[in-house]
Amino acid sequence: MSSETRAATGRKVQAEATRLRLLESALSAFTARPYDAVSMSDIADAAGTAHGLPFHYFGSKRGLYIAALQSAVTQLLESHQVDEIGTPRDQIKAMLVAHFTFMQRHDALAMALLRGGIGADPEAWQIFEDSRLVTLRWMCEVLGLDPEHRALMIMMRAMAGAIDEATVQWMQQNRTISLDVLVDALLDLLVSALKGANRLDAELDVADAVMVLKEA
Amino acid sequence: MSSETRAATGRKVQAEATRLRLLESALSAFTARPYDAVSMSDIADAAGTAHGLPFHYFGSKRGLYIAALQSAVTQLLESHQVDEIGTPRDQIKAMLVAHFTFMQRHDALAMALLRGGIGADPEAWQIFEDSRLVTLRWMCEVLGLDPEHRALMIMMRAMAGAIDEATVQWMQQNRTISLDVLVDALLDLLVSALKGANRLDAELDVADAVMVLKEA
Amino acid sequence: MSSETRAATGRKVQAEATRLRLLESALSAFTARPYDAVSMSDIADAAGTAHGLPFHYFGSKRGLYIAALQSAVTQLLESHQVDEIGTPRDQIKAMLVAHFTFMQRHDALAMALLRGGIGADPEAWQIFEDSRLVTLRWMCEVLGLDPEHRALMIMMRAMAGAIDEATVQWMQQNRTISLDVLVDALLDLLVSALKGANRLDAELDVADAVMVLKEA
Amino acid sequence: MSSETRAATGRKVQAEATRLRLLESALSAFTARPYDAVSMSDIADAAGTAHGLPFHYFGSKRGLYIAALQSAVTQLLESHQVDEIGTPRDQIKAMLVAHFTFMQRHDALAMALLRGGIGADPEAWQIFEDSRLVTLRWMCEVLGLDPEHRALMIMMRAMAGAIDEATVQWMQQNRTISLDVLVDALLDLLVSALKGANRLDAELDVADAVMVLKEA
DNA sequence: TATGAATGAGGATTCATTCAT
DNA sequence: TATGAATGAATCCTCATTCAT
Repeated sequence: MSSETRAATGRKVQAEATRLRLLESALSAFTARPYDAVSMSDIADAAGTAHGLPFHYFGSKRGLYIAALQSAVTQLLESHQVDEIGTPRDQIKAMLVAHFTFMQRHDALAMALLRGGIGADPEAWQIFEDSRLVTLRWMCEVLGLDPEHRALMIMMRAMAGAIDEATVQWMQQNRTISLDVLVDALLDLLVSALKGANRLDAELDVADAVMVLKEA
Repeated sequence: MSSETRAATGRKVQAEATRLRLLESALSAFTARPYDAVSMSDIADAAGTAHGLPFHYFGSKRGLYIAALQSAVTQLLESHQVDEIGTPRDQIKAMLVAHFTFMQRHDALAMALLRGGIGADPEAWQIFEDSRLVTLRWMCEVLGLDPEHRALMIMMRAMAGAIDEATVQWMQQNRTISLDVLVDALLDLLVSALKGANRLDAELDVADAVMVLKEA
Repeated sequence: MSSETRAATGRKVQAEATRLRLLESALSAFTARPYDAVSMSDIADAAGTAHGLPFHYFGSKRGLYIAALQSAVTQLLESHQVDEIGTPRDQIKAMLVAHFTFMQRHDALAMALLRGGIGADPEAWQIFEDSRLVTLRWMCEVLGLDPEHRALMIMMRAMAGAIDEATVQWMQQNRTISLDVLVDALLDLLVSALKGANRLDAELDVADAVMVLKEA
Repeated sequence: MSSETRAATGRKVQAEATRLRLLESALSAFTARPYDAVSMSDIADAAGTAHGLPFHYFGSKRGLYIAALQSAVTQLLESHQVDEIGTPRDQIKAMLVAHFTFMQRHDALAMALLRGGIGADPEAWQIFEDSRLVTLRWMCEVLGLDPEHRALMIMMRAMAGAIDEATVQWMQQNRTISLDVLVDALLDLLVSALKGANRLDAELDVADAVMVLKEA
C-alpha cells in the first residue's frame, strides 16, 4: 500500500469518524429536546466541528434529523436479534427482554421513541412505525400467523402499545419489578390479545399460536 | 337595563366569542402541526383577529398552547362521563365506547393526543398524562382496586397503551371492525392485565375485579 | 373627526412614510450595487428601521427589489409626459429632452437602468422592457405608425438602443454637448431608422411619418 | 523522449484540457445566471472536477469570472476579423455580418453580453466596454476618422447601441428578417449618425466617410 | 377590547476559501 | 495536478412580543 493510499484512507477514516460524531450529537440533542429547540450550531458545537459541517454531510437540518432517527431505529432493531433456537415462546421472550434491556440502556432515546417525541413530522413517524411493524411481523412469523390479517393486526398493535407503556412505567419505577415476571405477564397478555383477535374474526385460527405461547 | 349596560354586556359576549375562536384556531393549528411550526399570526389569521390579540387574552404563545391543550383534554374527560348505573363492566364498557366515539368525532385532535404529537414539552405532556391518570383511577375505583399499587399501575398503564393503539388502528381501518366486539376484546385484555398484576405481586387481590369483569 | 380616527390616520400616515423611506433606501442601494451585494440590513439601516420591517412591508428581498424597480420605472415614465400640443416632431423632441433631463437628475438610477445593471433577473428585466415598450409605442402613435409591425419594431428598438447609449455618453461628457442639437441629431437618426424599416419591408409606409419629422 | 517526459507532457495536456473545461463551465454558468447566483461548486461539478480545483487554476471566484469574460470577449473580437480587401463599406458590412452570425451562434453568451447581464461590476464592465471600443476604433480607422473626437464618439456609441438592440431583436425574431438588408439599413443609419456628428461639431469633416459608405 | 406597526433576537443555509493528503 | 473535508463569515427570513393608538 503506497503512502498516498494510506494517507487518503486515513482521511476517509477521519471523515467517517466526524460524520459519526455528528450523528451521535444529533441523536442526543433530538432525544433531549424537540426538533425546533435544537439548533444546528448546538449539534456542531457538541461534535466539535464548524457550523457548516453538518450541512456538508447531511444537507439540511432535516436530513440530519432523519439520518439520526434512522440510526437509532436501526440500533433498536439490531438489539432485537435473538437466537433462532428454542420454542416460539422462548424466542419472543428473549426478544422482549432484549428490548427492555436496550431501552434501559438508552433511556433518553427510549423515552423519545416510546413517546413519539422524536417524531413530530410524518416522515419521522413513518420511520418509527416501520420499525414497529418489523417487530410485529417477526412475532407473527414466529407464531405462524399472517401479519396482514386486519383483526390480528389491531390486536397486535394494541399489544405493541401495551409493551411500550409497560416499558416506560418499568423504567420510571427503576426496575423494581422483576423483568422476567413482567415479560411473562406480557406474554399472557399476548395470549389474550390473540384470543381477542379470534373474537373479532372467527375465521382467524389462533389455536396453534396460543398453544406454543403457553408456559411449559 | 340601560343601553350602556346592554352595550357593555354585548361587548363582553363578543369578547368571549373572540376568545373562543382563538382557542379553537389554536387547537386546530397545534393538532395539525408541531408547536414551533405554528405561528401566532397563523392562529390570529385563522380566527380573523389582529396579531396582537392572542397576547391580550393568553399572554404568550405558550399560554395559548397550554390553554388549548387543557380545553381539549377537558372535552375528552367530559366525554367519558357515563351513567353510574349498571355493573362495573357495563360502566367501563360504556366509557370505552364513549372514548372511541369521541376520538372518531375529532380525529385530528385524536391523532395528536394519542401520538403525543401535541405534547412536545414536559408541561404539556403532564396535562395529557393527568387526564390518562384520571381515567385509570376511575377504572380502579369502579373495580374496587387501589390505584396507587405499583404492580397494578404498570399493568393498567399497559392497558392504556393498548387502548390508545387500538383506537388509532380502529380509526385507520375506518371502523370496519365492530366497536362492540372490539371493546369486549379489550375488556378480556383487561382481565389478563389484572391477572398479570397479581403475578407481579401475589399480595394484590384481583379476584373480585376479575369476577365483575366477566361477561354475563 | 374623532380623536381616535385622527390618531389612527396619523399612524397610517406614519406607516406610509416609513414604507416610502424603505423604498427609497432600497432604490438607492440597488442602483449603487448589484442585487446580491445589497443586504436587507443595509436598506433597513439606511431607512432607520429595524431589520425585520422591510419584510413586514415587502415580504422578501425580492419583493422589495421589484417594488423599488417598479417605482423607479414609474417615475421615469411620468417624466416623459409632455403637452399634447405642437407637431409630432415637437412632442417627441420634448419627450426626449425630458428623458435626458430626468436621467441627468438621477444619475445613479440612470446608469443602472440604462446598463441593465439593475435587472439581473428576468422579471426585473421585463419591468424595464415594458417601460421601454410604452415609450416606443407612444412614439409610434404620435407618428401614426403601427407599433406591432416587425420591421418597424426592430428599427425602433435600434433607435432606443441609440438613445440609451447617447444618454450615457452625454452624461459622461458632462453635457458639454448641447442637448438641443443632440436631440435634433437623434431625430434625424430616427428618420433614417424609419427609412430603414421601409427598406426591410417595402409595404410599410413611412412617408407621412418622415414628413412630419422634418424640421420646419 | 523518455517515458517520464512523455508522461509529464501528457499530464500537461491533460491539465490544460481541465483548465479549459473549467473556463467553459464558468462561461456557461455566468451567462446563464448572475454572478452571485453561480457557485464555484456549480462550476466544478459541471466541469467534473473537485471543488478545490478552480481555485488552483484561477485563484478566486473573481479570477475565474474575469478569465471567463476575457475569453468570451476575445472570441467575439476574433470573429470580427475580416479580409482587408474591398471598400470600407464592404469591410464594415462584412464585420457586421460576422458579428450577427457570431451572436446567433452563441445566443446565451450574446444575450448576456448585449444586455450587460454578465457585467455586474466595474472591472467586468470595463472589459466589455474595451471590446466595444476596439470595434468602434476599427470602424473609425477604416473610415479615416479620428476616434478621439467627442462629437463623433457620442454618435458612434449611439450606433453601437443601435446595433446591439438590433441584434437582440433580430435574434428574438428568429432571423425572419434578411440579415443582408438589415445590415444595409444599419449602414444607412451610420451615415445619418456621421452627419449628426457633423451637426454637433461643424468642424468635424465627415464628407469622405459618408461618400465611401454610399452603396455602389 | 382591538389593531397592526415596529422591534430584534435567533437560526438555517450557502459558499468562497484553505489545506492536508 | 487533484481531491474533498473542514471552516466560518454572511445574510435572509421568521416570529414572539411590545405598544401607541
